[in-house]
Amino acid sequence: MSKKVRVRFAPSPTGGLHLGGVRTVLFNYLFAKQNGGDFIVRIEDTDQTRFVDGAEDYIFKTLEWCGMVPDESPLHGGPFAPYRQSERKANYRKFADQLVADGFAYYAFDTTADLEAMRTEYKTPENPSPQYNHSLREKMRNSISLSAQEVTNLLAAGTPHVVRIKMPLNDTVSFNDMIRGEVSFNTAQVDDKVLLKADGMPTYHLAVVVDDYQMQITHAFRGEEWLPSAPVHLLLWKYLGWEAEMPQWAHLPLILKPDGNGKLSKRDGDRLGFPVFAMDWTDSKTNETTVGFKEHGFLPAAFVNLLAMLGWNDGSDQEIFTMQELIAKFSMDRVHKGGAKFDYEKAKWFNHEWIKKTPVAELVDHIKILFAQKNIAISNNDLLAKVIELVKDRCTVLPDFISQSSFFFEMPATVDIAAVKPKWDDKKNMFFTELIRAYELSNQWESHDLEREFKELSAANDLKPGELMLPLRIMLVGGKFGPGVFDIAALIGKEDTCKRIKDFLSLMQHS
RNA sequence: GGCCGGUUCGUCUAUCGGUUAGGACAGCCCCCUUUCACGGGGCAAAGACGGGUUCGAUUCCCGUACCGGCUACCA
Repeated sequence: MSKKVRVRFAPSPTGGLHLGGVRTVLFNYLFAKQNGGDFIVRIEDTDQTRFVDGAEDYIFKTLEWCGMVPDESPLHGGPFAPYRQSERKANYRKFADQLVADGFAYYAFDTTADLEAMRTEYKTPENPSPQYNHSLREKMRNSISLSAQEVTNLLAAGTPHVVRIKMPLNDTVSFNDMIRGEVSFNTAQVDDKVLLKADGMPTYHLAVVVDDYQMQITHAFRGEEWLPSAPVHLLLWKYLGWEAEMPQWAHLPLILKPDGNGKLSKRDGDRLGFPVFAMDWTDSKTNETTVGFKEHGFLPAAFVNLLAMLGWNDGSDQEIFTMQELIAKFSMDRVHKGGAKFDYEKAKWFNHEWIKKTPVAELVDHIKILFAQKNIAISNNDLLAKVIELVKDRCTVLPDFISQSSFFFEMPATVDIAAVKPKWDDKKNMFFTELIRAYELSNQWESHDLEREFKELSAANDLKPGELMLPLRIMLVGGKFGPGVFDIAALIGKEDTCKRIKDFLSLMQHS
């Protein structure tokens, strides 16, 4: 009689979603779907000072792009609504009060200035960050140090106050992490965290416990940075009397910056020149846009794939997985403990593999949009499909299709004359003049026909085809790149092929 | 400083006590290609250190070092 699996992703709407966040979603999602469970998104917006407009919308757009649709969320609704903590505000106070009544928490009236003073006063070289804990709480202004009468008066006077957990003096709290195994803490080492803020909002610590309980979350996955506060959460589950319902925890390893150490941040992407956010994010205050994987030209399947491989593998040599395969094969006990440095080169390799793997028909729409953005109208989808088929192997990100194939749809923007000029002579000039005539008369316009005619003509002129193919490429493409020249000629057609050769010839004459 | 976590090629990783420590990305070389890629083949490259346990440790235990996270009325 195991309960239905319910997992949740609980972002705070403070900006774009980065790699680590999306990977946390992914692992949640994979685990839920594998177990036929529900994937819930809960918005943790308890800090009103950090609220950023548009961030929530961005989160849902990102999830949609990645193909991870929540079963319940503020956007999708669900039986446990509301799914925004700010809208659940009224819900938390009673639990905080209950904890106080039961002696597990207390009211604290210290002002910000009081706290600062305490930190300065007790700061020593051995203890650079003094904590509001068992040794100091008696010295502060709270319902433990103050008399019952004073507390009643302060409360009655509406004095701003917070509720803090009263950490036991010397207890051991331990739990079994799905990734790390047994982890334990001495409660003397953890401070009396604030549970309810002066504005009546819960902090993360209270909210996560209350909401996970009320939303019947069975498995709670989050980043490793939460490990130190786990004992607070564990104790809260116990103090609130919900221990039997507590979810299983898993603390995911961090994604690290590629160079040096530390966790990957948006800044690293800016600095090293690669995306860190899933999609473009524009800061509404500075109007600065941070580029995302989507806009950088990654396929969602590739993005999901590369994220999954950062800290997980199925034990085989397989690296390319579809979402369906991931759902089938994912297992929490194969998730790594250690953090992984993000390698953008490998990320591009995943995308390249996915571009090669994705059917042309699915690529057409994406690429058509990219061309439209460059003001290149594509009228012929059939031609576009053939072009994509021809160049996809050499594209690692979507915009590569533009540089690799724009010449199919318009005259080359620039022509690399310098590549041809030094070895150019009258014989070659004559050859191409004849080639135009031959091609114009040609009634076969297939790649192999064009190549045959080209070679016959070069033999007749006593020229080596090798010396002529690069010039032809430059004429048609503009540079030293692209698929086979005759494949190109075949696709751009007789008229354009001849015109480009003619144009080049006259360009040579005038330069 | 304290607490917690982590540690296999440059990077992502395989190895559930016995392997020439495997794969992938990146790098280098060769082949294919009358461009560039793709593809194929090859080279180079790793168990942080010190103790145990064991017939035998990358693997289990302890210590050290190093790295990271946390140490807010932020999440």
